[in-house]
Amino acid sequence: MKANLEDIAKMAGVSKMTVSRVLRGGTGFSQDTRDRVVKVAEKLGYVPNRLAAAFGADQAGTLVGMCVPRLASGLFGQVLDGVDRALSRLGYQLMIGANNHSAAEEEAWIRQVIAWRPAGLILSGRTHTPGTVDLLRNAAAPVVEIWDLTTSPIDMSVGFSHFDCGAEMGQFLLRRGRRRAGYVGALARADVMGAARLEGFDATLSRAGHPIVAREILHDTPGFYAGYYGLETLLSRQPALDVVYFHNDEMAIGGMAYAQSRGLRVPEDIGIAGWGGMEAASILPRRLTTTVVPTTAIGKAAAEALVARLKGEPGLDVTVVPTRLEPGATG
Amino acid sequence: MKANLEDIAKMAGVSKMTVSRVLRGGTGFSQDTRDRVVKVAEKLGYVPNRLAAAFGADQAGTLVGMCVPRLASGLFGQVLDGVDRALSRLGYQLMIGANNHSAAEEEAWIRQVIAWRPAGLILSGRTHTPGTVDLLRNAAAPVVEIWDLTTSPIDMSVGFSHFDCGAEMGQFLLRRGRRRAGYVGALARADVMGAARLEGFDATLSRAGHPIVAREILHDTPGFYAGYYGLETLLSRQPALDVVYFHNDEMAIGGMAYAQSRGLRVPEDIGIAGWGGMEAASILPRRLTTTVVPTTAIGKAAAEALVARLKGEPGLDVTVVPTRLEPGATG
DNA sequence: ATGAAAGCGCTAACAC
DNA sequence: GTGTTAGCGCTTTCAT
Repeated sequence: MKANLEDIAKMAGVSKMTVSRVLRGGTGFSQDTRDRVVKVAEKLGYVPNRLAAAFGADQAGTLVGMCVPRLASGLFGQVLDGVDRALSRLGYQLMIGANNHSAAEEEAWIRQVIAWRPAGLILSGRTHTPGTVDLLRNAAAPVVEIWDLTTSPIDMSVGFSHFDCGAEMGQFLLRRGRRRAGYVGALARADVMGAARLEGFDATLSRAGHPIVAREILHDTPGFYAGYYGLETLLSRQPALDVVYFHNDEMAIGGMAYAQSRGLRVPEDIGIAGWGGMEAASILPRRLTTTVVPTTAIGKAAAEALVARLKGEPGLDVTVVPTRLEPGATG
Repeated sequence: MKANLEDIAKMAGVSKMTVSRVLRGGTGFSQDTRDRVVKVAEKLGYVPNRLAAAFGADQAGTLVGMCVPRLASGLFGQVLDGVDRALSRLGYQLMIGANNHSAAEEEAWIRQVIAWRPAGLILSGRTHTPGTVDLLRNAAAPVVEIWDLTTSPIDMSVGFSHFDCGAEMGQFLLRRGRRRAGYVGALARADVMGAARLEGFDATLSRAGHPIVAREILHDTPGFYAGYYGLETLLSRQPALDVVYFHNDEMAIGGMAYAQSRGLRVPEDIGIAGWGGMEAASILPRRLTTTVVPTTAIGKAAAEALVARLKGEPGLDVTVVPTRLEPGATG
């Protein structure tokens, strides 16, 4: 990988500048020059140096940083997919990181990534350290906060309200006649979004006079096992529940497995509700009662908001991407 | 508006070089100088410019590129997680891309990413275009091919044999008395790894005198729905099957859902086997018969192999990460 | 339509 | 322990 603009220039009998213009598809050269330059570049196996380009040009490059809570999360994998498809189509590069649900880790990641002078940043959630906010303000790069909607974003926001998700599920379960609800969560203290759903859920139930009877918030990662054991623990403390709302679908499915292992009928003996809308939930013998989140659409919208801003096009600061309550057959 | 080394140097009354040495944690400065420089850097809110650093220093930087088939894939999400944890701990940055199971798209992505002069690359699979191989050879950056083991890697390889996975499952099902096997695949023509599992599976069964009776390879993405409808189609063509091997666990679970909807008992009337080892498969009322792939470990091993090479440490060119057949209760 | 010169912020190599 | 000099490969600006 030796050839640079100068090598091509010499061999094509033009100046570096002309080569640069041709290769970037600009204007200001004859068709003949263009053909010659392109041919030489090809022959030399020229690989442009984006490091030098992004460094030399003092305008925004094509690097976009994105930070998610966990890379192994199914839902965020879909968001990433949506972001990547939209961004790569437009010639941007994606730099990723995970914050493990920690605002401090997020700040550390951002500190690393802004040193690469990204054109923009996509962050998950609206909870950030003061240091992060400072860093971002100084970097002056467009920022999109996704997933957890905020009406006063650092810059832009794409998402929905977790509180409302919980509230809507509460209302739905009340209509189905549930009166003694439990909750099984995960990532105690680390995850603010699940906590927001729980708040919305409990607020709605409380207003109706049937507040949550028992809750069990594990420290574990939300997964099938956690749901299984979470429900076991919850029921051992408070057996008289007629419905349980879970942190997410994986945990809900784990919970169903536990209920079945105990001989409890779902939804007759106990209702089960999840959150997230994972595909598996819709293929169960009984379709899971849950909230479907349009993950890919959120990723796509975030990428598009970012690019619009980069191109100076008008764009919304706050984009609400509605979730949908899936009634299912388990609630 | 943005402070650079020179600004710090002036304010601290030293030269750029001293500042550089201090900030990179080198040696060759007094404690007093160090303190002064660090304080000034902090006051100025200095953000290093990695673009300039990586560009100016003509040695490998800390950028690592990784390309996966699909970002929304559960298994690859786990691999990514393993890679990211290992890499970020060592101060590397991850640039990602998806190739949608296309070697051509992979080449396009590599062409973009090597322009950023990455320190190394992690690719999925061993099928690449000639253009890719050329590009990689010229770039002279370490490359780890993961997931699908190859004995003659471009550079390094971390993974396992898909053929062997299929062969092992074939043997297992034969031992369980299965004699009329079917196969349901996905991503026809695009996915070579599923095809390798099928080959190994069929080769083993054939050698035992019981070759695959029917196969249905969909063009769809491998998911729950695809498994459901895939089995429906397969059985409509050939109802007399005593076991079906699926492209992956998601499809297998979808297939189980279909079998149950048809009143078929699993495993009495029909056996079901998957591949991949997704967590959901182990929480089903009957644990799924499958092959468990150590995804996170593969990611970790790939990252470590890459870093070892970058540091000039000795490392293996080919790392075999064994899979494990989980007998389960459905096969 | 094309070229010359300056310089982006940093690091390597060497001088003191 | 510290400073000086010389680029890295590209884009920008201005001239022709």
